[in-house]
Amino acid sequence: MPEDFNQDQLYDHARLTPQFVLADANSFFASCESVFNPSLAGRPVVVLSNNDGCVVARSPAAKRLGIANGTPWFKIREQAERDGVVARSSNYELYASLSHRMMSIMANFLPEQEVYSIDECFMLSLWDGQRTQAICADLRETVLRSVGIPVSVGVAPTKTLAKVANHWAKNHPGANGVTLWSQVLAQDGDRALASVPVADVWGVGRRLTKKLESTGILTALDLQRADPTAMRRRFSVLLERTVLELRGTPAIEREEDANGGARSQQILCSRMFSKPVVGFGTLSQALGVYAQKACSRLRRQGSLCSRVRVFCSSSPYAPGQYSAMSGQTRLEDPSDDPVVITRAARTALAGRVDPHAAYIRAGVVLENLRDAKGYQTLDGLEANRDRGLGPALDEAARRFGPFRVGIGFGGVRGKGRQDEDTGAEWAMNRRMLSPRCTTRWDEMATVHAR
DNA sequence: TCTGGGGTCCTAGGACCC
DNA sequence: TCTGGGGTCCTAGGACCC
Repeated sequence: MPEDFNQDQLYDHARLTPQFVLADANSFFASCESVFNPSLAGRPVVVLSNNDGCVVARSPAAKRLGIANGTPWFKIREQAERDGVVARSSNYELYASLSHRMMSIMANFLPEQEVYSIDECFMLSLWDGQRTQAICADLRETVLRSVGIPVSVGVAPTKTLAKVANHWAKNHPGANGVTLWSQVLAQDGDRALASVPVADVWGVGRRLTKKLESTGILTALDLQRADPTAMRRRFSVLLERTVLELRGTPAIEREEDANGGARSQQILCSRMFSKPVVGFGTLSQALGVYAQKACSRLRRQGSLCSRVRVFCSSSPYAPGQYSAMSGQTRLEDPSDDPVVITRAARTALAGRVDPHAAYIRAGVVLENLRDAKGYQTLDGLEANRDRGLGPALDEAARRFGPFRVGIGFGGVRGKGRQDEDTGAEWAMNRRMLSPRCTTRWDEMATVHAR
């Protein structure tokens, strides 16, 4: 709360409509890369997905070179290197740590923070426009100064409009990173929404864009003017909500903080392999490792699961036969025990593997989650609850790093800095990984004073 | 040679029950 | 035995998000 807060102001502001504030980092992954490497500032930087597959983030200079998100790195690598582009493997450990710092700072400025993704959060403001503007500008300055990450802020009466405002802040340098939708409306009126393509509206993806365009809805303004009930009948209740939101009526509820350690409804761990995998044996090793990663997330959020699903597939790009399988095991008694869950993953896989297929991707999904605290079985029926091994593995991972100890292939050590992985042939490549300055003692940043 | 990972919600259809 | 309607639960698949 601001220092000069007093009761009269509260009374006054209670009559104002609460405004959603969306703070979103600019080119988050790319910005993280330059926090501890200032020589990257202003240069074209791209961050690649696992296995150094495709581009998932670009610095502003990289965007100006016309590099699109999702482009496979191998397709643009030569040209990019000629253009002086710096490529980095994704360093989620570093990004998660900087995200944490950024979120906790922002939570000091406005209430009701909802962490929506690794780089953005919603908050609420009950202040008037001028005051909100000042708070948001201060928030932005503080995050930039103390974490080194530039954020943009959009303010509006609904989440969907806050997204639009945020986009506006990013694309209009005059906004200085903060846009109040009410001010845009006052200045530009309907022209503002008319300038937003319908594809850029939150909740409208590629498929929906095509269908909407074919019915003459091309801009956010067209969508706002469409009949909500008709949109529901023709498309879905989701699009109806979007229309309402564009009209200024909040229709999207608060998601229960997925990232704040709270509940989620499923936990998924999947990877592309660095090279194709054939046969049950190797596949089962990989799925065992993923099952343990997923299980450790399950314990961290204090849940039990009662269904374990596994899946794997061959490359959809390879000519010839595409092969995919999935299988599941139900647990009679909900569990968070890594032995039970790893074994269940193996059971789900058994008998379903095409012995000739070259699988390039596999994963484990934990489903039917429930709160561990609230769940009790009858005495003598707790076969699936081992309260010792899981926590011991968690502690070993915390003290000595991931997978120093594990079940089956999960305990086999990798080489060098790939230590998050098993060192197996199929483990992912990350050849251009930056130091994990904030989470590893031996990778801390070095600063020279001259 | 080389194309990410982790989620959510909605809908339709089938099985089953009364 | 035959018939129909309504309800619930589950699952698979599609679409979307970052």
